[in-house]
Amino acid sequence: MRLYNTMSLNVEEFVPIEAGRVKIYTCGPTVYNYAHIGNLRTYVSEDILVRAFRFLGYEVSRAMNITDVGHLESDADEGEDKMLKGARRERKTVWDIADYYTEAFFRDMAKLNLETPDIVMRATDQIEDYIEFISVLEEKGYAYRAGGNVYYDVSKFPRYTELSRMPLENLQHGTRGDVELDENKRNPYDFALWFTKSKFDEQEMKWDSPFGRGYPGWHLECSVIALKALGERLDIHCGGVDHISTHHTNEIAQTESFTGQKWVNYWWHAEFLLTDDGKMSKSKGEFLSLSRLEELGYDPMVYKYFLLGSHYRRQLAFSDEGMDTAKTAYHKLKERTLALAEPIETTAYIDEFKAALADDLNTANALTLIYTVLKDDKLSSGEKRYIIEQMETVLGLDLFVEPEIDVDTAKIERLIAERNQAKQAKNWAEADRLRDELQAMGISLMDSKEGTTWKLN
RNA sequence: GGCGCCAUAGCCAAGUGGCAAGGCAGAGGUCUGCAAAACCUUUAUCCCCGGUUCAAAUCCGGGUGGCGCCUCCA
Repeated sequence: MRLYNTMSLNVEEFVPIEAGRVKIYTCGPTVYNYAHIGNLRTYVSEDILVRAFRFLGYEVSRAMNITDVGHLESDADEGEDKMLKGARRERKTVWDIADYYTEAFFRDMAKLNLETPDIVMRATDQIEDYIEFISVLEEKGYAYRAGGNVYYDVSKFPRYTELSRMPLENLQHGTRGDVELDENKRNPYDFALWFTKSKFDEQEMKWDSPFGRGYPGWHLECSVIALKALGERLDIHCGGVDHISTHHTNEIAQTESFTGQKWVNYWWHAEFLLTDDGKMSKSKGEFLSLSRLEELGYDPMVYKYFLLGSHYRRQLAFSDEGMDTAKTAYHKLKERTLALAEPIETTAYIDEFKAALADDLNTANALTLIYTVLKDDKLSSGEKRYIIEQMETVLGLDLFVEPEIDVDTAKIERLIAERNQAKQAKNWAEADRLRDELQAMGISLMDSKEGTTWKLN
């Protein structure tokens, strides 16, 4: 397996810490709203990553957090806690909101055929561990208290900018200018480990701690959960590209300060899904959820097919045209795969498929391979089915799942019989009328020498 | 300002030195009562300018254009 490593900016040969095993940590969702399809793109890619490793013979352990504790809306004083904002919007408690959207998230995962990670932990269930973690950092001199909060002292960690490649001066003098400086910080780029002095007293989730009653800084959860779930060293840490410069940079600093050793071997980042006016963002308010996509007539699998046609490390523009193309292509492909005979074992194309996966998850080529298999006349129909079923264990596109038929089959058969009689009598007008009637029911007819078959549009 | 990514046909996209994959759409054809479906055929001076090389979409230099991150975000 060759994978791109953000730490080196190169595609590297993957070497596991322990032979035959891969430990993967993936940053999970913040559950104050539905996941949007851009969020979901990352989870699709991560699922392919895990399944590809398994297909290549590795044993995989994947852990993920659920961020059910509020993240700050912004650093500015008018900032509001996201969970609280969600709760206010829906007149529920922050806890209800978190539960509701956690369930919604896993429903979306299931719709896209994404496996639930082996270990899933909620941020709010780890409070004791955060306290312990912060205490250790304090003892080691990496953390300091100021103004009621506990901060991580970035100056104590020389390799702080290794992943982001961002000179510290630059973090300090960003051009945005609308970020207010926290006067308590020794350095502007220090980050909070624990807040007691909330800028928003309405923050509902608070816990007692040696540092005072408050709540954890949000970088903490991933470090702590990863350590608890997978131990002190990780093979791969995944997330969206937006996490490189701050979240993952901070995670590295605090985690390696805590353990005293190198934490992650490969940093894996998924690129964004873009819309006409830039990236899709929850905080902008309007965004496309998977359910909305379904309302627009796109099966979640169509969206997945659309995604797999591209590479996870490439920005992808979402468009109606792109989705319509994917929809047609997906349904045509599925008709072909469903028509294949019972599987007959063969080893053909498996190496090619593995090679595509091992090439930094080249899903576009993996997908193309399906078409190559379908077109190969040296293979029997059953062999084709066998090969594509193997591929499906990684791609998970439901290519062999019969669509649910919710129509009056008897009526369809009767109308077809009537039409065939009309055809025999060369009563073309009546035959066409019956065909139109079926078309209006969403049924397309296909005539052949063997007779007439039908399918749903 | 700093960091990173990208530019291949109407659209999506593979290809990292040796005649430019694939999908969708389009065109022509076979089949058909007519259609549909299926099948066959067909569609590219690889953003620009230099350089390296027998050979460059592919490597190097310089442009141009687009995007993301640097603030919670996948």
